[in-house]
Formats: sequence, structure tokens, C-alpha cells
Amino acid sequence: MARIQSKKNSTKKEIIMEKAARLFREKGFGAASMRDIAEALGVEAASLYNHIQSKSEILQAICFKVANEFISHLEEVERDSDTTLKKMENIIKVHIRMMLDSYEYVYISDHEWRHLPEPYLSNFLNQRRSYRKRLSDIIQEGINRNEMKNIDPYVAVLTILSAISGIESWHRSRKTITAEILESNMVKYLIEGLKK
Amino acid sequence: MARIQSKKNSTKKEIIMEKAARLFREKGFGAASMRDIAEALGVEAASLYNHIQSKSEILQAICFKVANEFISHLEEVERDSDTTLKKMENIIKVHIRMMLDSYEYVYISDHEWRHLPEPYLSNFLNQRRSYRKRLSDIIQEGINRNEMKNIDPYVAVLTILSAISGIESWHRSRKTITAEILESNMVKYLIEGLKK
DNA sequence: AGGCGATCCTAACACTTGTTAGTTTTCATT
DNA sequence: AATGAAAACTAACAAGTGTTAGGATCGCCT
Repeated sequence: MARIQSKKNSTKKEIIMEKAARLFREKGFGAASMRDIAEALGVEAASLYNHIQSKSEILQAICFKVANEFISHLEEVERDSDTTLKKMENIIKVHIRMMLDSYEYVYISDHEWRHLPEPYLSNFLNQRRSYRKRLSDIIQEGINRNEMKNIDPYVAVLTILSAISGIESWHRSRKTITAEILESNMVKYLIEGLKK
Repeated sequence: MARIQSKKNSTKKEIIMEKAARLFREKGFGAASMRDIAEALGVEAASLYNHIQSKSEILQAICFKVANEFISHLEEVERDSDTTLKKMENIIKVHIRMMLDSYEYVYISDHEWRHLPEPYLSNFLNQRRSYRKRLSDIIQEGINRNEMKNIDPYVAVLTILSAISGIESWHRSRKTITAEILESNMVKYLIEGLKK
């Protein structure tokens, strides 16, 4: 009767979330079963319900954890940076690093959110929309201040966020380039396209 | 006993593919059931098997149709365009337009390919890798000819393709901007970041 | 009118799904 | 060593999965 091993500073729920995240990414939320998750933990499926309430609770926890981290990072950046270009550069860097460090979680929050049950789904999408609105406000201000070239802010935000989310593909590949090269080149590309 | 209506120039298989594509996108491949697809067509699930051989055959057909279209477009562009910048601009436009016109298909080929069964999965990924390699060769040549700024070609390709695939998000939203504005601004952003 | 292939239906199959109930084991604290 | 909570187990559930078999019905062609 193997137990879920309690690791350093992690609740059992978090350990389940991590294993589940891996499987959700590999097979998709729908195709990854509770029995799959349990097996990955060396445990029976029913045992998971001592630590979580449902399969979708795992998804909720992951999605909102990621969303909250991005929001608090954004607030930090808005406080600390001076020019609009620096703001955007820092935001881009935060996103890239989150994608590099918390790959599984960010991926799921990017791709599997539509399996959230209501009302969490609406909640998530509202948060997302407002987050993007705040980014496009920064870009609009950059254009007004003549720091950025005249580009539709909505399109710019879409382009930036989507480009970064594509790092998934690098992560999945046999890495022919390092994370550092990836980061610096992508920042360069995205910022150069923004600059006046 | 409602029949699957034969439309203009479409085999019944193609009609099934279109309805299925919609559902695969909305719910994901795993979560969209054969009974869902059948219901959308006003038919029983078993009846579908007169026109297709399996659920995953639908996915295969969609993924490889998209892949083939991109490849033949690429060959066309490589023949007709002169400078490397023009080549990339045309390729980007082709991708954007495919995303705008054949939204459902492209989305599935972008996001649901991992549910392909072997050996189709390996096949698909090989095609994809070689396609991206050809794009990054164009960029490398652009750098050599001093038409483009010095950027890692792999990262550039990743950025471009991911950015375009993010149009999905526009498609899903209440469109506050037109397709034309989206296209022209995204092309501008992605090409400006590439130019020397 | 009769036939025939295409296309549909119903019924069923063997499995898998998330989840619950009830029981037993583990382990830290007394 | 005894206690009690935490966490595991087995067994089962109702519902849903892709798919097949066999029979009914449609619509076109002679």
C-alpha cells in the first residue's frame, strides 16, 4: 500500500497537480484518466479523492494558479518599469520565463482551459480578457508617447502572447538551441517589431 | 430516416469532416464523441461508418489535408517570389489567410494532432519538422544576403508560426477588429521584426 | 414494377469513464 | 500498547466510449 510521498514544502494536492499536469499536457485533459494519474503516483484512483474533490478541480487549481501569477507579475512590472517599451520587454520576459520554468502548468492554462466547468470557465475568460486589455493599454500609451510604431494594440498583444506560447514546441523538441538563446532572440524579435 | 445531405462538390466524407472539425475544436478530439458528430448531422452514430472507417481517420484526413496545402503553397511561393523578405511575407500571408478561411481545419491540425495514432503521428511530425526547416533555411539565406537582421532562424520561425496560430483567439472572440486589419497589422509586426 | 446498391436504423458488444461507499491499513501521538 | 485520524484499499455504480452485425428502407436504373 504505497502512499503518496510527501515532498519538501508541497501538499499532497500539489503533488497530484504536478503529475496530473504532465498527463494533461501529454494526452489532453479528456484523455488523461483518473486511473492514469493514480498509476503515475503508484496509487489507486479512488485514493486520490482523499486529497481532491474532482478531476476538474485539478484543472481549476492549475489554471487559476497560473492566471494569478501572471496578474501579480503584471502589477509588479507596471509599478517598477519606466518607459512603455521597458514595461513590455519585462512582461515578455516574465512570460517567456514562466513558459520555460513552469512549462506544464502554463501549457495547460493556455490550452486546456476550455474543459473548465462553469462558472469557472467564464471567470477564467474574464480574467484573461482583462489581462490582455491591460497589456494593450500599455501599447496604446507607447504609441501615444511616440515610443512605439503605430500598430493595432490588440493585434500586437495577440501576436506577442501567441508567439510565446509557441515555446511549447521548443520544449517538446530535442533542444537544438539553449533556453538563453531562445529567450534573447524572441525578446529581440518581438521588441524590434514594436519599436518606433 | 434523415440522410446526410449531399452538398455541392462535397463527398459525404467531407461533410462529416466539416461537422467533426467544428466539434473537435469546440470540445477537443477526445471529448467529442461519434454520437455528438452523428447528432450534428441528424443521423445515428453507426451510420457514419458507411462513409468513414474510424474516428481517428477523420482526424488524419483533416491533419494531412492541411499539411499538404501548406506544403504546396510553400513550393509555389519559393518559385514565384524574388527576395527572401518577399518570400517570408507571402508565406506569412498564406498562413494568416488559411487561418482565416479554414479556421476549423487549421486549428485542429495545430492542436489536436497528438491524438493521431501511429504511424500517422510520426509521419505528421516529420512533415512538420521538414516544413519548418525549409522556412528557417529561407531566413538563414535572408541573413546571409543581408536582407534580414541577425536572428536565430529557428526562433524566428517558431515566433512567426505561433503568432499566426494565435489568430484562433481572435476567431473565438467577438471581433472588435476586421480580418483585414488583423492581417495587415500582423504581417507588419512580423516582417518589421525581421527586416534589417 | 422490380431489383440493387447505398445508406440508414436498432441493438448490442466489450471497455472505459469519474465517482462513491465501506473497509482496512498506516502512522504519529498519547 | 492503545487510540484516532489520515490515507490507502476493494468493489461497485451508472453513464458513456468506439465499433460491429444484421436488418430495414431509400432512391435510382433498367
